[in-house]
Amino acid sequence: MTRDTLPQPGAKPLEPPPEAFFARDVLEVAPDCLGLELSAYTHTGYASGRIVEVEAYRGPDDRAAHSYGGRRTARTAAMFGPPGTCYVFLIYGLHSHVNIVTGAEGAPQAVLIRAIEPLDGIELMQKRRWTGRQSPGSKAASGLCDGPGKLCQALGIDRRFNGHGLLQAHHQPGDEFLRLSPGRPPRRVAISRRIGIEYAGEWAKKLWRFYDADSAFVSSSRQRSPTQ
DNA sequence: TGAATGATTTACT
DNA sequence: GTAAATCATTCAA
Repeated sequence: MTRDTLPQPGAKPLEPPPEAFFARDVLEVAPDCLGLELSAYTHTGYASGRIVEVEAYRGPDDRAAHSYGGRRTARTAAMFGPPGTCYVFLIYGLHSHVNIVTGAEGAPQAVLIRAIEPLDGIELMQKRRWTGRQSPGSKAASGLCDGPGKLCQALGIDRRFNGHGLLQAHHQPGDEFLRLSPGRPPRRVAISRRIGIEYAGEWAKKLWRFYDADSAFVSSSRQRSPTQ
């Protein structure tokens, strides 16, 4: 797997999108996040991927959002932060999920990142995902990051990044940080219902999942809703 | 103080 | 196809 986008070796890292990009309504921002690159710099190494699947969570009205009803708790506080903030939470006691906060500060919206196409640090991601487990073998990059919990494990993302900014260009030496940067946009964007929120009634019928229709790295088809 | 549950993944039948 | 893993968070009492 080789990346077909910048940065080339020695190239200056591309600037993240401006905060205004994320200050729009989540339903506008979510599809525009497809193609952006998410990079994770941690003490155990650097890895990155191209975002190919997202979902919009639009509190306080959206019953599927953790911020439904304006509920502001220790967990959900990051959703109320400024656009470009990172919201990370633990689900099922096992898996981290990473979101990009959108809308004006105080509007509890976020874009859930559901799948990325691995770009840099693939060996590190494989090690994080499959050390102590059976590796899938030949199609090594497939199944690596095609789910919200999988990509967090591969990138080394957990709640220590909750509330951090995703748009900062400069960091202290030794800091761990996540960063967004421009990437190749999708040729076609597909939409569907969101996954795993059947409890949300009418809100579960919203077509608020967006993915790159031409990417082989979206999450597995068995989870896709019949409406695609 | 305790019970219920979840924006999932994995293994097993 | 079904079920186990596993625990922070939330809400009720």
